[in-house]
Amino acid sequence: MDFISLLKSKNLKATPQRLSVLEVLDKNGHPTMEEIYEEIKREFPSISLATVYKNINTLRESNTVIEINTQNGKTRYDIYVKPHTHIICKKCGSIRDVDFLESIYEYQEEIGKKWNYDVKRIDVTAIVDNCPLCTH
Amino acid sequence: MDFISLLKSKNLKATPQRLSVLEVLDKNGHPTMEEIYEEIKREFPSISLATVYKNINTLRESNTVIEINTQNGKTRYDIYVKPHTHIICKKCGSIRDVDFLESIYEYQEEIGKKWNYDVKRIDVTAIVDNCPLCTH
DNA sequence: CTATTTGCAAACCCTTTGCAAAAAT
DNA sequence: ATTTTTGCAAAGGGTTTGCAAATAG
Repeated sequence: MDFISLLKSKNLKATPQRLSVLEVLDKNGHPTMEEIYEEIKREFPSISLATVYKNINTLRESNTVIEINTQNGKTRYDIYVKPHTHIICKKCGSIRDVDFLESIYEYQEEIGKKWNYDVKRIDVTAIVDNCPLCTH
Repeated sequence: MDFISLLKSKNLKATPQRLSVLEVLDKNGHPTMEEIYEEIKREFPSISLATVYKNINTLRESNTVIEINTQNGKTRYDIYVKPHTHIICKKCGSIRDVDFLESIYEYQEEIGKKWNYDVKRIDVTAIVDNCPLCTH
């Protein structure tokens, strides 16, 4: 994916910091704000946490990034390219992506039609109490 | 619904403060922490915000209450009696409850079986950019 | 009687803000 | 040249904590 064109299409300037944020989100699965910051600092030591926050917020406003509430207090972030289901572990807060089954799009349409909303996207989250990643 | 038995069944003490929290959640639709606090203070002036926080957290741990992230920064709470879809307006943060269609339970089962998780619940949220409640 | 819960205030995050300098288009 | 973005440090706001007193079972 070409992030520079992506940003251009959203009328956002393609600064190195902003591109780094997108790259980290693309590589790492669902990082927290701190994780994004720490990762970028490795090759870009002068970046500030505030810049990461500002970029994430800008990208969220343009529907490029979504926020995921992990049910264990930590907020994580994800590039929003194509809709998918999140499986979130309530204990350790880990997130796993799973493809949407086709039927969910029908559900989305049905809900929108029935209640007369223009549904921009649908978030489907499966909550589990335990997962293979829990180490305690 | 009998909140006292509900709490007993979860091994939680039925204090007046805790019962108030459940009643406010039951009456008001998706209040914020502050709204719960302000509401309870009207008939229970000595309650502290910390107590509301502690109770909400305890009730969340016992799967009696769920947290809803409204996409506009505010966190709201809901009694979890029966699963339903939330329609959340990104602009004003309002939440509307809509019954689940039967098909979603099949979806939940399918996801659990396919990826081998014991899915405790499924959250389905439809995100809209605008709604009739938006007043600006 | 024992374990849990309450209330208070302080501590503790995480997130946002203001502003001048730097960078992007 | 204009507008956006950056980085810093400070402010802000929501949430948690510790502890002694009160309460529930």
